[in-house]
Formats: sequence, structure tokens, C-alpha cells
Amino acid sequence: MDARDLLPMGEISRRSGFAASAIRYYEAEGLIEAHRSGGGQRRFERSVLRRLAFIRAASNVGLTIEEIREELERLPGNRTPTKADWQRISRHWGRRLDEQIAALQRLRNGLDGCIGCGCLSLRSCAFSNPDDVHGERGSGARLLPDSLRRPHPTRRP
Amino acid sequence: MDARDLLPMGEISRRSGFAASAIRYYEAEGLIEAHRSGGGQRRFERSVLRRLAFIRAASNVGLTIEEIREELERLPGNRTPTKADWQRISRHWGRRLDEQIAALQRLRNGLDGCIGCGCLSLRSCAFSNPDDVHGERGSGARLLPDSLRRPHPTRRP
DNA sequence: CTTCAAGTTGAAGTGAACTTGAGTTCAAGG
DNA sequence: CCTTGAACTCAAGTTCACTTCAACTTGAAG
Repeated sequence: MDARDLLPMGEISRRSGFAASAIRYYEAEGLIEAHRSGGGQRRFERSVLRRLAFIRAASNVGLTIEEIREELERLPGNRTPTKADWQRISRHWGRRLDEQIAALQRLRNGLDGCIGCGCLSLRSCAFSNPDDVHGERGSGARLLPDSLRRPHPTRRP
Repeated sequence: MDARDLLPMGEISRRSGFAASAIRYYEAEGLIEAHRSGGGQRRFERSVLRRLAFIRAASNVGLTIEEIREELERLPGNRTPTKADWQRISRHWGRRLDEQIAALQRLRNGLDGCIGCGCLSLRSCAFSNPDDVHGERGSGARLLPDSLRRPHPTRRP
């Protein structure tokens, strides 16, 4: 906890690749913590870089801030994730990715089946009608889970 | 063009599965067209149902409104897509889906490689660091294209 | 002491794809 | 004519993950 081990905003930003505004946002959201200098400037512990790496990885997998917070809260304190922690987490993320891949493949297969048929029927074409909006509501597996329904562009700095 | 062939809002909404507000939005955006009754209410041609099915399919594939508009504009008039139209379009969408699938698989493989390593290193872990933010900027294929960076929740009615 | 890059805050803005609300009018049945 | 439900318009709100802005203050170097 030597003061020389505390890094200022600019350094954390440069080394993590996150914009300063994003880092402030994560602090406000409780994903990371910061000490303060005499004058009120943020001073970060080195471990924050690791947390930010975790945040970036999680957000690449598609987790929301809320979900990332939950994962982080299961790592008590600021402890470095143990092997067991990381295995639990990566199993979790892996399942999530598998679902997303499977969903896209179902959609892809539907597309293959449709090529050339030109139907796009509101009643029967599973491709244009993945929720089974019309009949019975019998509902099989939907082609796409909500988590893949639409991408949202986030400009990185 | 018999008047009995023109459908009112509620019917189009029910049969397409889109909320009335969404249908008005699509009209405002120029994706569909509507006639008007004497009193100013919308009256839709039957072909609009087909267009809406197309819109739903496209949006399941992840196209933006803008992109959907472009695809629709390449179908002159309100013509029903020909076999050739649909083949061109589905090749296009298929490529897009393939890219998305491949991207998720790259990410998934990265995760597999990381399981148990616990590294999440800012310098070298490709999983938490897919943009190669730090070094060289040599940049290989990024793990995730922007189109999969983050899902954005849209409540369907 | 001066200078100025780097840091601070809180509020407001962004973009996509809609939804909601308020207030009004239409159309069909009785 | 009256009622009722469906439809209308236009503006504003929603969500998420940030960014941008305006208006200062800090802190390290010279």
C-alpha cells in the first residue's frame, strides 16, 4: 500500500484501454473502487487494472453491467480470482456463449431451408416467424434468445 | 384493389405480431406504405403483411432499420420477391450470420484456452484483450465484430 | 510563482428502435 | 343519436453504457 503503488486516472486509462469517463462510470456503478489524493483526485490500486480486464472480458461475452457487478461481488474483497473462481465463471460464460452460438445456428439453418423457397409466410415460415406468434403459442425453442436480439453499438475510444 | 382488400391497423397488428406503434414507426421510416380512409385512418394492402414478415426476418438476422430499408428498396415497387431476389438476399444474410457465428466461436475458443489459467492478463490474454489495445496495434482478426458487441433489449409486445 | 496538462463534478446528450401518454376523432352497432 | 372501441397525432420517455460539456481545481515542472 505504498503511495507509489497508487496510479492516477491517466495511467489507468492508458493501461486499461478504457476512457477516463468509462472508468468514472464503473466507479459510480460500484464495479471498482478508488482512493483519493489530498486534492480529491482518484488514485487507483494496481489490482484495479485486473478488475478492468475482467470487466472487458465479461462485456465481450455480452454481460450487462448489472451482471458483471454480480460476478464481481462473488469475488470477496479485491482478491485475485482463484483457480476455482475462474473455472466457475468461465463455465458460466461458456454456457452463455454456447447458447448464443446455437441460437445463431438455428437461425442459419432456417435460412438454408428457406433459400429459394421465397415463402416468408406469416403462417408457416419459421424463419420470419421464430416466436410462433400466430398459432397455438405452443412455442418450441425460439430461434433467438433475447440476448442476441439486437446489437447496440458502443463506440470504444 | 377492392376496398375489401384493405386491412385496418388492428388486423395488421394482430396478424403480423407487431405493435401498432411499431407499424406506425415503420411507415414513418418509409419501410411500408398505407392508404387512408376518409377519416384519416390507415388502410393497408395485404402485401404489407409480407413486407412485415420480411422486416421481422431481417431484424432477427440483426439488420438495422436503415439496412432493412436498403434491402427493401432493391425490390422495386411492392413486388413479391422473386426467387432470384430471395437467393441474393439470403446469401447476404447467410454470410452475415456466418461471421457472427465465427466470431462467437473465436471467443468461445479463447475462453476454453483460458479456463483454469486465471490469467486475464492485460498484456497477453487475448480473451480479455481482443482488440490488442496495448501493443503494436498489429491487430489480427478481432474476436468480436461490432455487430455482436452488445445486445440491446427491445421488449416485444 | 507561474503555467498548463490532467483531473474534478453534475447535468445533459447519444443512438436505436420503439413505447407511452394526452388529448382527440372515427366507424360500426344498436 | 349514442356509445364504445379502435385509431389518430405529436411530443416525450425508455434502456444501456457510456460520452460530452461547462466550469472549475490540482499538482508537478520550470
